[in-house]
Amino acid sequence: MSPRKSRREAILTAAADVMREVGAVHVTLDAVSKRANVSKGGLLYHFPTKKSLLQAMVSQLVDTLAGAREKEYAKLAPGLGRMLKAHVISMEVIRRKEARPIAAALLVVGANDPGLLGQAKEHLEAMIQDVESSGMPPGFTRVIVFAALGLLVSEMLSISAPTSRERQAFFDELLRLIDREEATACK
Amino acid sequence: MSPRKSRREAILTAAADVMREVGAVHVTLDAVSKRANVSKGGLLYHFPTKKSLLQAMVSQLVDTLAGAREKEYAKLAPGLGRMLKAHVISMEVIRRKEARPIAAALLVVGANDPGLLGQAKEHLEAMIQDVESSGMPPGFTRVIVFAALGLLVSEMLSISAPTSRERQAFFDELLRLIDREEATACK
DNA sequence: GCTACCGTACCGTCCAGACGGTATACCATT
DNA sequence: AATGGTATACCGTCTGGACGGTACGGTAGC
Repeated sequence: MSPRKSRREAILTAAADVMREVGAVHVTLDAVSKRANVSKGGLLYHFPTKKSLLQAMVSQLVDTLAGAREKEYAKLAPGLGRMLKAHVISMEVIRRKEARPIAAALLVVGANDPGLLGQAKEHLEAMIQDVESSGMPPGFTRVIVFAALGLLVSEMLSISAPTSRERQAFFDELLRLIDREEATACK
Repeated sequence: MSPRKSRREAILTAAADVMREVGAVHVTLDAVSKRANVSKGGLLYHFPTKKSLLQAMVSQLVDTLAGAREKEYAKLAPGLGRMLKAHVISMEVIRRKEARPIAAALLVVGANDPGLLGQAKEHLEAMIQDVESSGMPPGFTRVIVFAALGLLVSEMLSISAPTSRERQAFFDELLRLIDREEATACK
């Protein structure tokens, strides 16, 4: 019974699943361990405190996002909107295959101990600064970044449930806006 | 000692304050009652269950938002982007003067009992449908709506803390995008 | 036989909610 | 004008259960 995914990963995933199903408040050690088919003792072996579990969720969030963005960035042609496009695409890619741990982490950690999101904050701010300093007009970058984030959060909170067609239109629109902005700024 | 704000309102505000300060998980009846300078019994007089408190938060959220949007809508000239602009402006107006109960409600309720956000979901979806059916290209509407939402949530989760200048640029950019889209679509 | 891993049993604390009580105010009788 | 009755608004305590965390005893592979 060698698990393809490590126990650790399974627990992280389970935490995200619990969050989606019953809300961040009910992400308790008992609930997560049951969902991951691990005893509570087993869970506490990997994450000695709840805080450490939350921190791991944030780290996973930041690492996954940064990794995916770097990968997409490499594929794109140079240009003013390169980084922003990489961000949007990586958000969408992640959302498709493993969105669960991503936005879920934000909401669970934010609900439990907002201070632990510092890492995510720095990550986000750094990227925004990076893009803006490269010449994107102020404000525009945040519009794109927050739009992508808003969709994820909305889906997590079930205040929006777009069809895949609608989501595709949303995604295409983001890229289109970046292209257009790029063209305007460069002329 | 006649309270200018009713006890009920004070409790709702206190709930939002607790959320901002220590996270949605710690929005307990005890914490809220203490914050509102009301005994627990007093709180339970106004909101017999925690669920009823959460529902009141959602209703307040939806009502406030809908009211503000209607007000802004009346002020704007007719056009394709009228409703969307009204939405963006009302979000910003509300954020300035009383954002606390707004986004806080989303996160607290979402964390406790996601199902209770149904009212907010319908409200949001109805508005999106309304705008899109009036001729805005698919996707664009959601970009604007989610961007505005994303900023609010980000601020609540402290993963973003834009300066007032940055926020103004963001806000102006949203309106600019709507104008440009309107011009493009009408030509 | 050591380490990594997992399970069971338990403890102190905090939570939602129930409950009984108090104070005021506004009536209708008397 | 004193009486009793009823409704509103609020307070403080109590309880059963759920929570995070600890203690400790296993077991499988190296």
